[in-house]
Amino acid sequence: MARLPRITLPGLQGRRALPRVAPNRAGIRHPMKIASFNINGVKARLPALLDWLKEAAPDVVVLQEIKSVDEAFPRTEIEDAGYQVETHGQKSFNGVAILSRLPLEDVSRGLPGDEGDEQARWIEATVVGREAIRVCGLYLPNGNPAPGPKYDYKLGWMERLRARAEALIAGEDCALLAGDYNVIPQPEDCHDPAVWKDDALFLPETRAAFRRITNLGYTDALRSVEARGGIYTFWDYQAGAWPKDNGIRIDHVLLTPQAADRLVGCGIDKEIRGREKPSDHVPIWVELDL
DNA sequence: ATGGTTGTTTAACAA
Repeated sequence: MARLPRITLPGLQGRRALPRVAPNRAGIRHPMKIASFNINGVKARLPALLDWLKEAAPDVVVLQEIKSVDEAFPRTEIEDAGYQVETHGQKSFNGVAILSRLPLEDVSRGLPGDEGDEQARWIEATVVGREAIRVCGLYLPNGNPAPGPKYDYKLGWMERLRARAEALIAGEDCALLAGDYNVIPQPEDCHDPAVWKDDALFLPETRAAFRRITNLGYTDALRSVEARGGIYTFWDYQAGAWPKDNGIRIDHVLLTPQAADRLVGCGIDKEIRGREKPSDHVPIWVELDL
């Protein structure tokens, strides 16, 4: 089995002493590893997904762009790998899922705030480890072209996300919001900011909406361990973006204060972007002392 | 400036 190199993040060098310990009597390992991965089509990516699950061994995964209805999701193969599967799919586009080795409770599908929203972009569940955490998986709208109706939908969706995020803060919940945000938070989160100037992923209004969420009290996990930027989670298939390292950081894990207090590790599995038939995104993960 | 790619689905659309 290939080994995934662990990217060294300077901000965590002093905090990596916590060992990965053997399972306790309840069979629960710690720290708990939670990952997010936009797989860009679960059927096309199933072998790559199963390989990565074995190598990275996350306890919980939120997936985006499964591009599958629930009935066509390769549930059995993933259950055989040891994961409970909860999906929220639709035909052809979008679609999210949660995979978990630990029990899931109170699964909820769809972002509140618009009963007429047909797009499958939100799923949340409580993961019961030594301590529980509310895990929210999201696929935020791309929004291009901007301006236009797609951009209006993106901004409306972000306001609904802000409202849900605010409720988790108000409840003092141990929770995280993980997924493909389609937001480049800062210029240092892309290879060439000038290229993205008028793009829905980087427009000032997009970044302001993202800040309204983080400023509620969330920790951007990867930013918190590597503030300098230059770490990306997406490289376009086109124009040799990967070999040129022309990437952007748009997959994020945001932690409530109660979750951020438990953060002991964070990184991306960059190496898999160079494999056969890769997704255009790579996984991002956190380790929490839960 | 344009085109370059991939997945779903089979002509475009979304990204």
